[in-house]
Amino acid sequence: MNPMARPIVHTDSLRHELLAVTAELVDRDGPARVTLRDVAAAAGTSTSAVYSLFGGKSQLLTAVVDDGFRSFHDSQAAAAEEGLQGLGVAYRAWALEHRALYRLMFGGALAAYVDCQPTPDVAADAMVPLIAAVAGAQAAGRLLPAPAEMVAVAIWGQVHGLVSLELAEVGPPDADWAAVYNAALDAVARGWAA
Amino acid sequence: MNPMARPIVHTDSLRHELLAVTAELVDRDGPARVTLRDVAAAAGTSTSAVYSLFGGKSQLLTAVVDDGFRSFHDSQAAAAEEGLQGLGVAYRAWALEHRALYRLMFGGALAAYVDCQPTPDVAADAMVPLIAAVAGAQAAGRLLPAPAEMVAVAIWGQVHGLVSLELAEVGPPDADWAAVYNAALDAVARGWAA
DNA sequence: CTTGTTTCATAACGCTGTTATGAAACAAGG
DNA sequence: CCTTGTTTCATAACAGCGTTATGAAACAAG
Repeated sequence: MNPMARPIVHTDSLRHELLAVTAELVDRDGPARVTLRDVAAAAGTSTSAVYSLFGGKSQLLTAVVDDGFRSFHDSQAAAAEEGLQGLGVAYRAWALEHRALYRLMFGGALAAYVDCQPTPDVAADAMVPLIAAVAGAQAAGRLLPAPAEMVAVAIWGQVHGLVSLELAEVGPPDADWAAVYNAALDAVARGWAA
Repeated sequence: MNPMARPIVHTDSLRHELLAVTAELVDRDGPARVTLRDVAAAAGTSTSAVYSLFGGKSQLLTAVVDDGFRSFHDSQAAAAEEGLQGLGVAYRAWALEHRALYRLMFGGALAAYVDCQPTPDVAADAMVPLIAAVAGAQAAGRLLPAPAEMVAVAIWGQVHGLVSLELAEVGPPDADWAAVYNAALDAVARGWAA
């Protein structure tokens, strides 16, 4: 029959362990300083685990990013009932809590590093709460009646840019980013108001 | 005395050649695929040149990024007389012409790769045309009278985010980015109008 | 206990940035 | 004209990376 050979250690739970460890190392040291040897050591296994469970470093990072998008989506969904302004506030809060991960997700740092992109469906899902909020505000007559998806992408871009600039530490080093962000959120709201 | 020893080849002109070659390779293959050996070979020299002229790979990339900021500043300055909308159009045009470089400059990809940041003064200079345009529009009573620098940072962030999302290829893959961008520029203008 | 099979930690490989080394290239002095 | 001295930089060596190949470890069956 099928001799069971030696017991399996590269299990699904190790997979999750590797994801968690990698996300932690990315957020602590930045993606550049994360090596497979460190990840494996921190998870108490060897580098082969990454290859048997993910396929390689780029797939591991992609999985981490996809998890990031899911966490981000949940954060957005939780803030959905607070309206567009609430989504904006939650957006920045999540980004500041996961700075390196956010850059990995949106900053193109991943694509710059290795040849991989976030899974399109997962990334698109993260936008759903915003699109829904836009559509809702349009139905209530409070927002310009342009295509909801287009308005959502534009608003997302505007908000993303503010957060991205803050994280990249480009611009005046003494800037009061919270104040800038709030003023910008108001301006975005005015800009798209019906 | 001072025996002149063998003639110097690591000159300032080779420095510029290395900068040009690196910028070209970055824009063609992305930062991940640029190696010092390739850069040196393309410039007809050896890797030592990078170390004697720049200090290492991170300083070379920093110099390329600083050059990028200067080029970007010039592009903005040239569009300054066309007003805020002109600056916005020029912004996206420059970014699309220098995709990889733009990501290196603003996307945090550089910080993710190696431990270096763009020279603060050079990056701040790139914002000067926008700040001037904001101040001008405020003086003419066409813009909200908030602190010019804050308004400029907010607008910059909004515009940057749109371009950044487009470059990162996050969001709907069939999006008409030009249309989104134009609509967003109008919304930004409305949002900050007096 | 031996055999057979599967699993995965270890070691080896090619490539990277970086550093060390020594040959190359000339000016000066015999 | 050749030796010597000095400077410069291409080459080779090194440590570390992601990845791949290998063979010992761990068990079921005979």
